[in-house]
Amino acid sequence: MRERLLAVATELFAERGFHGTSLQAVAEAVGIRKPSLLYHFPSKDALRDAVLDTMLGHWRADIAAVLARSRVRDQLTDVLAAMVAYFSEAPQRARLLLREALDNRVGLEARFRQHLEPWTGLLAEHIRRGQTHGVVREDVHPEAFILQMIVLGVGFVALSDLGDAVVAGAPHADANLHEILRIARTSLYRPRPAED
Amino acid sequence: MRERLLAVATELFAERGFHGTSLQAVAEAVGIRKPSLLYHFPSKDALRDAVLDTMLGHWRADIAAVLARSRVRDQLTDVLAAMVAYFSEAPQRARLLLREALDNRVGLEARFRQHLEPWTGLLAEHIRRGQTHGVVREDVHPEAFILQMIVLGVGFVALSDLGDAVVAGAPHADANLHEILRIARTSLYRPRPAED
DNA sequence: CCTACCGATCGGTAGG
DNA sequence: CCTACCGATCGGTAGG
Repeated sequence: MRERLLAVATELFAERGFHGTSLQAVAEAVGIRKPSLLYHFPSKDALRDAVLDTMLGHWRADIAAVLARSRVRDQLTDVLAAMVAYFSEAPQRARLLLREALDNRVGLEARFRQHLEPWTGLLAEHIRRGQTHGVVREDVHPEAFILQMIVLGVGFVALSDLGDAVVAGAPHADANLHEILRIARTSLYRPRPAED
Repeated sequence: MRERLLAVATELFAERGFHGTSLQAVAEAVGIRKPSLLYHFPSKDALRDAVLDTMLGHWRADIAAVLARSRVRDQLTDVLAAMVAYFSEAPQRARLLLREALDNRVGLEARFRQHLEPWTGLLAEHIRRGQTHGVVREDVHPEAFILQMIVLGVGFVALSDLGDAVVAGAPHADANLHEILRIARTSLYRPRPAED
């Protein structure tokens, strides 16, 4: 039951926001009464915390798996692609993250530090190594680059269905994903001799 | 008074969200009573509409001015820089936009179409012209590129104070802005012969 | 622009 | 896991 509540709460918080979702709505969606929900999670804030921790925990595990199996040269774009894939398979995750970044900055920051900093540190170090080997452009700012790629990946998934309205040509999701990876690759790696 | 209400409502909607902001809070912040607010704006939704229209109207005017005075070669990165500058001078604008993209998709889409489509069309055409002249990379997808740059610019400003938590190095705002422009430039334009 | 007031819904508790 | 209930606050109206 706890897991069903978490799944439904994730969905509703992502779609309508924390303040736009009542405990009543969550309880109703899983078929129990509100006070029963409050037996599993002692308050609405406790429910939010559990939702967030569960999601970031999954993300961390996902990224660790990609880092472990990816070849070094492709590691960075692989991680970006994995990130977009992770969020695309359930876009509510990206929306939830964006919402929490706006609604619950301090809470999200603490969790980011705890769950994500280990591997962003790895990636930054990786970029620096690529720079000394001449594979990565010298003018890349490692930390800033990683941050922008996260913004781009999360933002892309969360806002992808807005695309049609913003630009007339209405690129579909594939084109957008392809373009993100192209932007990342081109702005990160030095052109190889054969290219261009 | 109408303008003061709009300014305060923009601020509060951006910071706490539409559902997290009560009419009582808006009225109190400008020193009137709630029913008096409802004399100026007949409902909370009408207030939201007015806030959004005002902001997007300003943005459109801002972009038009930049397009008018910018040189052709730099037009795209100039627009991006102007966009980041516009949002940076009042980050609440970026947060408000992100929130509305999540909370009020259809309403925002309609306004985007109305306010922004004219100039995104211009920019896409501009990219295509750059491609036939060999200045812009052939593999750039114009519409997708523009969309990603908007996501990046808005997302960067709205989420910039999260940077410290995500990556250890804590790049400050200047480094992030510099990195965004570098990413845009590198992934858009073909390298000139002298470069690299 | 105000006071006074409305029904509905909010998060949460008591008690079983 | 439930019924019954709490005070507080919500958006909005009546009437001046």
